[in-house]
Amino acid sequence: MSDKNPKAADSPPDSGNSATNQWFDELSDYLKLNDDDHQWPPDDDSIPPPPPQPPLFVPNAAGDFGASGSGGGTTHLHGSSEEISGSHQKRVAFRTKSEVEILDDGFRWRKYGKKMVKNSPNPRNYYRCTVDGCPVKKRVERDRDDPTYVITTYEGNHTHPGSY
DNA sequence: CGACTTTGACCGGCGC
DNA sequence: GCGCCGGTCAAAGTCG
Repeated sequence: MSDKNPKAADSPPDSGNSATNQWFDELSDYLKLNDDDHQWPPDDDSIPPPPPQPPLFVPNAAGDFGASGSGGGTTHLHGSSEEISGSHQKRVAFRTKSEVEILDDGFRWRKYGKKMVKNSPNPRNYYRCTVDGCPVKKRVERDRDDPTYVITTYEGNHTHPGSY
């Protein structure tokens, strides 16, 4: 890898992939570390998806994500946390290897929208925590290069104990 | 009966 | 000033 980043190499000839890749560009910074020769699944040589592995990933949040779900299938975790200055909300992006996008992270989500984004051939799904008073939102999108991977972006902190 | 999902339309913000 | 994209809300329908 020298100049052909999967992102650049995969960049559509269309115009409008510079500003739209804002978060993707950030993500790519994290994702790229696995695109070339760095796979997080260090020992995925025999990782059967069946085992319920909750995508529990508490970056540094105040234990907001006290998840303890029951898993939704395969889950290879890899994410990036970013604190929004000026806002106490937290944005956390994950890339999870899963056949399903409905990963049970210990919370219940209600889909409130679906949108086709230009950066991805796949639609983006918008979920919201069903718990009253919980401002947490979740954005789920399939990876462009690996449809088997799901990019989940959490926004906000849960104001209620997890585990339903 | 209740809860959740799905589709479409509308609005706002940003960029050119 | 106009156009484009993203994001959210609302209503209806379906399933458990």
